[in-house]
Amino acid sequence: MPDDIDVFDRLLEIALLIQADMARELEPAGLTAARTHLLWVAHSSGPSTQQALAHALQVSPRNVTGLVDALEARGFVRRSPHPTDRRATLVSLTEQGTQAVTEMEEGRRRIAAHVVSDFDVDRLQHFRADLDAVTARLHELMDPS
Amino acid sequence: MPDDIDVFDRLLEIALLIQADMARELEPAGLTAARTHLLWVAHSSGPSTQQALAHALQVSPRNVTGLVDALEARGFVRRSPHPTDRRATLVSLTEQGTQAVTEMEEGRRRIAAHVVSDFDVDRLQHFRADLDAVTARLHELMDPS
DNA sequence: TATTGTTATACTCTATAACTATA
DNA sequence: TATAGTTATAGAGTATAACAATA
Repeated sequence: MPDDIDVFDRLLEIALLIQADMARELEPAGLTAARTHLLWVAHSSGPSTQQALAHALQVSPRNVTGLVDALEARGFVRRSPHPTDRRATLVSLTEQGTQAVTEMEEGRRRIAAHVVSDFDVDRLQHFRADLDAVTARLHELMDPS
Repeated sequence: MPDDIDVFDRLLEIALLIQADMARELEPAGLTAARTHLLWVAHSSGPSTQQALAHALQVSPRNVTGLVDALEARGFVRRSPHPTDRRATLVSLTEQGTQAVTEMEEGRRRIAAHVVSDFDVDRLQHFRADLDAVTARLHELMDPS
């Protein structure tokens, strides 16, 4: 019987493949993983302060400044003044930004459907449960609270 | 029934958790993901030219120079002249480098055992098969040859 | 002429610290 | 006094292009 470590190897390989695939599709448009992550969060949360984005992304405020600069220069997001707090700026998606997110969602849906396309309903259900169990265990390891 | 995209979300979350966990353990020693990857490959392949490492890592030769510089400065690898080709240098692991790889292997084995610790033999076997199927499908997407 | 590794240059992600404007 | 965002500075990963030494 193989050692459990091969499960880790499989998961790690999948992780690398997923990230490589995502990078391949995004980079032509000037979108990198970090910028896409911010775009994704801003889309989910609606117009957000950079402070809020920094917190959501677990990243320094300075880092958010740079990412928003890049996304703004490429037309994916827009900065606007906060209506009540003149220190803050609100980051929201432009039409182009919203469209990019929509296309990425479609791409992910297409990938997801492809990778499990020959699983029957029962197998897919078990696979989901297994992944959830693994995720929970990984969270335990990261956050031993 | 949920959309298949949630499988992708689960896999992506696992990918991020694995990488976060690996980063957390390595960085104190001055090892980053990129340096660790090179260390891993050099360990598996034995003494290698930087050219060979660049090819194995799918990265530019210039990048390898920087990674080897950093690993050499921290005592994980050693450069030595190639016995027959005076243009090339051979990169090999020091005692400290070998020990670091050994410790990482133990860490990965521990994590792997933990994440599937409540799977019985049958479930684990199915899970492996599912991961292999997903990996194969992802390779198809990446490499439509 | 081709290849190995390096210097030169540039872009990106990331962080901390100091600073400005506002709360 | 504290907070939001920026400038300043720094380290790391990555790339291409030009160059030296060697094949």
